[in-house]
Amino acid sequence: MAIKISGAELDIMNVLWQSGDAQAGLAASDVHVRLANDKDWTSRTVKTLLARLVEKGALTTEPDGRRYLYKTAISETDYKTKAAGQFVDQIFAGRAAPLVAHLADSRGLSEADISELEKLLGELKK
Amino acid sequence: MAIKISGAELDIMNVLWQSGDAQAGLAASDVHVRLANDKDWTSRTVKTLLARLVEKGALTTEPDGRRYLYKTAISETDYKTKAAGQFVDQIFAGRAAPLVAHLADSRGLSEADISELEKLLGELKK
DNA sequence: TTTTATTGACTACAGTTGTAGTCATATGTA
DNA sequence: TACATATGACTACAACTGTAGTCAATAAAA
Repeated sequence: MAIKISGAELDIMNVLWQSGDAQAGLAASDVHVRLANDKDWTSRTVKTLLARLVEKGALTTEPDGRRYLYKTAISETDYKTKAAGQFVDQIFAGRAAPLVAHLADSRGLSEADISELEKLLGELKK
Repeated sequence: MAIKISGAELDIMNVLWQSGDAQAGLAASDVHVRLANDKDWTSRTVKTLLARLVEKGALTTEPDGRRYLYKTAISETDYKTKAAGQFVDQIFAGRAAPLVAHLADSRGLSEADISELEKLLGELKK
């Protein structure tokens, strides 16, 4: 089965996926800094999560002096596609429309979302 | 904060939400039977999950002879709306369109989904 | 060079989750 | 009536999670 990533771990993965400098990888302290706004974690917590992700095979490390640089080992798209599928299966019986309806209902969709969705639907109908 | 429902627990909730006879509630054995196709759980596992949901306040019980009938205590719509919001926040940075795009990409959307989404978008644009 | 801060390795620990087992009792069945 | 069965109450237990702490080595700073 695929790698299972927990909530806190996913926050870490998102940092690494989104950091454009991912070609080089980030050190634990870099990750910590980038999360500082959102998460009130100590650097040790960040390191524990990084270590767990390495153990699970979601990250790889390469030594950089006396520390490691962490890089993602799994594709963001693959992971998120799978996660989205599992989510709609379990919550919305596999249907996309009710999911979007719930979102639209509770929080509204942004202009960008609406136009992207229209474009997407246009393509799908061809 | 809201009640947290785990994956296995959610399978139970779905049975109860979807059972039209919910006005009376279902006994543990009824739930077990309705899950038999999907889940290879013993009746004890089902009962443990039911008990946890009662403890969490997601279900209520009323005695029916020497057993209980279980009924949902929280709204399906409320719960799923919240869950959808949390999911897109964590995985897709709050954006609905990328989520749908991923779904469309990996598994396609049904005709029903497409037409429902179109209708939904039509309404949103007004 | 002595102190301090950083880093990886290992350990901790309670709460949640998945997946039951045991026991006593009530009940239906032979 | 005597036994098999279903049921609730309570218990079990390892894996996973969130959230760190300790320790030893190293590097940077004073």
